[in-house]
Amino acid sequence: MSTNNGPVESLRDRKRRQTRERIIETAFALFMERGFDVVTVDEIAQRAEIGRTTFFRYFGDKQEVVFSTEDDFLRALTAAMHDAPAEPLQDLAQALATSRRLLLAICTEAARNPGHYAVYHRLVEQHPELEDRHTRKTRHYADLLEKHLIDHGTPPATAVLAAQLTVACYQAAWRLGSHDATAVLREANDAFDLLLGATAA
Amino acid sequence: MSTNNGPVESLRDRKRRQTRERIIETAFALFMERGFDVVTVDEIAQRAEIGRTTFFRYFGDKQEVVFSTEDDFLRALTAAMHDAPAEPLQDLAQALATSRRLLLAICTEAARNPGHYAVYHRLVEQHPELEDRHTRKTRHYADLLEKHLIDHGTPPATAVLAAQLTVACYQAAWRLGSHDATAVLREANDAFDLLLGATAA
DNA sequence: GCGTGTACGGTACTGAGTACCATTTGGAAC
DNA sequence: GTTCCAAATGGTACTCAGTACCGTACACGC
Repeated sequence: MSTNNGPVESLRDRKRRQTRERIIETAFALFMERGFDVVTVDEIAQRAEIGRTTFFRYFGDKQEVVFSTEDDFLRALTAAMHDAPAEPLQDLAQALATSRRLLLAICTEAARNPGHYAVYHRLVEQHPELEDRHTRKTRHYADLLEKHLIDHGTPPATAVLAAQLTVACYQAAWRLGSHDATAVLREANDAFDLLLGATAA
Repeated sequence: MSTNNGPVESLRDRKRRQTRERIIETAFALFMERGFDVVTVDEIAQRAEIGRTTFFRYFGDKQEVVFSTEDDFLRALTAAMHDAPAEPLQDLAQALATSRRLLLAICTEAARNPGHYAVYHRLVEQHPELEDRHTRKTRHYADLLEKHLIDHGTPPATAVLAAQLTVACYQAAWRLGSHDATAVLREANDAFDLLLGATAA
């Protein structure tokens, strides 16, 4: 996937990427070992062999390390949006069909790294403050979804609801398919079936 | 509503309630005036004429002041749950009908104090960290909803989805009916109509 | 090699939240 | 009213997250 990163990777870029990865690995190890809240930034910095200041140059705050894979998901989403067929998106059912496909693109991306997802899931469910931040991410996806729908002709009220319903399916899947990215993907599909099955009945 | 609070209100209880209210009023005034993040707890404590320590005795953290009306909503929800008719709750449509009624009970409670709601809405939408916490509240409601459904015979997967869909309708309403509690109540109703309308079609 | 900009580490600061202290004060029993 | 007790309070001191600033080292382009 990311074997071709721009022109060439300079020494500086490589070092930067390496320290970033070292921070992430160190932090995740410590968080899983002893819990997010009791691990201090100082500790992470020491073990990763960097200064405290440097940590905050790479990540805005302590929580941000946990959400470091965010960019991959956003890339997957925007790619899926770009590939989306230009179909009519007037009513709720049509809007849901599209946003379903977009959500599944994100889940599929998550399933590409099941180990990381499992750890992430565990951390988030054990720490309310991380769960808060996790739902902020989800809100952001909803915003992007909503915008995409509106840009393709969906009436605002319908688009807002469709985006939120999609998030609802994801949240349900998150609760039901814990720790396992593939299970979450399947549960999200089931949730949509259940939701749309009610539509068909 | 709350004219009969237990046996009798002692002097101690009255003083406690008064300081609590003084803290809330002071904090909201300062937050609205200058923004949540730049107001310090020291400042709130000084203006409310209490010690910094006392502030944290009344509220676990600075954010908690913003969500001080939480208890009223929870009371309204549990009351509505208790009053709910014992109807069959097997399929998604039935579960949604019930959770719709419960959600509207909460919104109605919120509409009883429109001024506060408007300020609350404004604060939350202007500060991501408060929005994080706001959705934590919403998650909590979803949990209660889900439990209620399961306790009344709804299959777990259906209950989880129904609870999340209800939250979705609320979130859509929150976005569409900004600042105005009555408008949010109406939008939540509309969202359910749209959702169930797709069901009927 | 030689400037230049970027990354880095260190110090010092503010503010949130916690732990512990002594003091005050309301309530109750006599 | 006095006495005793528990609850409420205010203050001090601490840890840690996050920010601002400064001097230094190093990769890069020439």
